[in-house]
Amino acid sequence: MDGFQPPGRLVTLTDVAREAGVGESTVSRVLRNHGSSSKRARERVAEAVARLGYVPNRLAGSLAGPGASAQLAGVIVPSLANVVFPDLLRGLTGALDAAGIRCVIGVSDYDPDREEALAAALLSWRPAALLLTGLEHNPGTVALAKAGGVRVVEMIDTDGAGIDAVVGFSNRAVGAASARHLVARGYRRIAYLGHDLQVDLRAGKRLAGFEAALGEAGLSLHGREIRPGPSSPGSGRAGLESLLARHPDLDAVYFSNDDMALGGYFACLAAGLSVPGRIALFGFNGLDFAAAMPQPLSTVRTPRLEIGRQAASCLIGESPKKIDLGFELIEGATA
Amino acid sequence: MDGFQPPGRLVTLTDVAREAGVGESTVSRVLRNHGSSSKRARERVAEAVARLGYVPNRLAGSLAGPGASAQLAGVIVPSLANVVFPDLLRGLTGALDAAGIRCVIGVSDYDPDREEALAAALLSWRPAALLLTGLEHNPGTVALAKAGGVRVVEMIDTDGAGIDAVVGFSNRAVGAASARHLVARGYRRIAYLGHDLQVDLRAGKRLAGFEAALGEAGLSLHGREIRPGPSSPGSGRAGLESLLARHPDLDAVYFSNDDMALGGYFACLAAGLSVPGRIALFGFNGLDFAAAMPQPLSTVRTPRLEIGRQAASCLIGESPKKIDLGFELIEGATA
DNA sequence: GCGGCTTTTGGCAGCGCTGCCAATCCGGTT
DNA sequence: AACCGGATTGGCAGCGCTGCCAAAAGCCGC
Repeated sequence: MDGFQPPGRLVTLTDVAREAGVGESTVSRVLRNHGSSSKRARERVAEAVARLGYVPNRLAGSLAGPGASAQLAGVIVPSLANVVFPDLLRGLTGALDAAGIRCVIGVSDYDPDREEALAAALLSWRPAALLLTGLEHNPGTVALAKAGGVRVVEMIDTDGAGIDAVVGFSNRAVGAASARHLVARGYRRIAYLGHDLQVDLRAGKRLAGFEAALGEAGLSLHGREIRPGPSSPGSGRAGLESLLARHPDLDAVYFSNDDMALGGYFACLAAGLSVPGRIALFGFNGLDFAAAMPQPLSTVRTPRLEIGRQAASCLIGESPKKIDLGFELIEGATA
Repeated sequence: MDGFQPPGRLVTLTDVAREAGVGESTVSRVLRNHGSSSKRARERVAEAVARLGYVPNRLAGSLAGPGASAQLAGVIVPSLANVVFPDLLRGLTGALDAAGIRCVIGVSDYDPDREEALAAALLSWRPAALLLTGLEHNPGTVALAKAGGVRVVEMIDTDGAGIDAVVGFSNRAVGAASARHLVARGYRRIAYLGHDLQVDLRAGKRLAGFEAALGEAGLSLHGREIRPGPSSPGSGRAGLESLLARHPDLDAVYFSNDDMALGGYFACLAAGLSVPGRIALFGFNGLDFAAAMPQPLSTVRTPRLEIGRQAASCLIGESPKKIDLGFELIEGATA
């Protein structure tokens, strides 16, 4: 248990074999519980492992094993600042843990070039799979993914063609459903308040779906505000204030997500505007706080954790190429 | 660039060497920009790499290199549901990225046994470092970390002794500062509202510091409510409602974090209680939304990103054993 | 046009592990 | 007592790469 060794050389399987008085292959078999071994061998190996404090070297194991590694998954997310992606990771790690697969992560900052560089970097660890966010990638990223000999799972978005497996929901459909809800509730002068669309392509798809559905109802966007930088309550608050200054008559706002919507709600509280009487608010994501608000936020709950879990199952077992997990429109009290 | 190879065997360095008409070592040197090489060799290798779509195998590289790997960092966080940890990861990955080090993550769910198992699992990838959260671990975890031949960095908490490097701030001091602030503002009947303390030891330390400072002022906690499960606005809202039912006379509440405080604020809004007139609210973390609230939340801003960055620098360069990054008390409008 | 020097190069061992295969062991048979 | 089939075992090659070292090539001035 103490395993004092000259730092620099760690205990190896060979050490364990010598200590246990058995061959290397026997130790290997016992440790992986693979092939047959006698009770005696198992005991001696277990003792030696404990005595020496042996930690197997998976680098070597994966190298020697068939088809390189299979115990790492490379995950690239655009950001960690938006709760969505930690939630995704949460679902992933939770489900992958049981299978002994670890996630190596990369954060692309919504930059396709960075994503490509990260894909190459992660692929160099010979992961069992590469998990990407969204369907839009550099050609180079796609080439890497295809040539890499790994499974590829694209998460979150189902609006388009994937490289291999795709798990998510339709952002366009979310936008459309949100618009229909607002229209059905009688709102007519509806604005959009979002963060940078160039950067968050999924938000752009939601907006496209939203505008399309608005169009079907004979309406169009009554103002729009795109805030630079990432989404945040602060940005949502400032955005709504600016939007109202320009379009004092609007009666509803569709936000790029709940964080922005929360900021909008705060703006209304601060300005004494009644919600949804004077102005209705509609978000996206269905975050925890939405339900705790004095007036529960009207929003769309996305299956973020479930996407992670399903993506994990794409690596472990076989599963369909494209999984649409849908979404749920939450009729809160703000729209 | 297309690199069509029979799936199952990926392009190896040997293939590149053959294609480029040079020796393996030359390819290796060129690729790592290590040692000297002629311009001609560099060009031929670059061409061959591009033509074959070669992606180096770091598994093999790390195994062959000195002292095993040095390009992976094992990170264990207790949760991904609390913004704090994604923020930590954000700081980490951001700073480690430049050095080409990738993070392999593990989520312990606040369970020390799980943490130990994860430590062993991560160590088996022979990372350059093991990054843990907090200072409290199983003896087995500590033994692994010490014997693992890796740098160990414990993040977030500085109240206690670390295994190796420690980066964070004093949670006790945060609690004490929060208490002093409330006392100085004239609040006397102060309650605590938190989530499971057994599980979140740092929250426990804050509370201990809070109570100690209250004691110095001749006060003690006027009620406390510990909610089961993780912190969330929903939990904070329900908690404050229950707390007020039991202690209708309290004039301030110290929350285990901003999420809980946000829920408390919502409870006040819903019940029509003026903040801070009727009841003052004080949070912890300084999250984005705190500043966007109609009345900015009084809270303590913690250097989460910076902790991640400093932790990263502990792996890259040399740095002091213990880094206390402090915190900032934000005098909002709610306390 | 030849030493003496530096720069560049390739061969090969070996990192720690696994898969393969032949050797050994065991218990029961004939 | 010699024999047999299956269970168990150990030796060893090799996964893809890097470090070491000696060999080869280039370069200088005389």
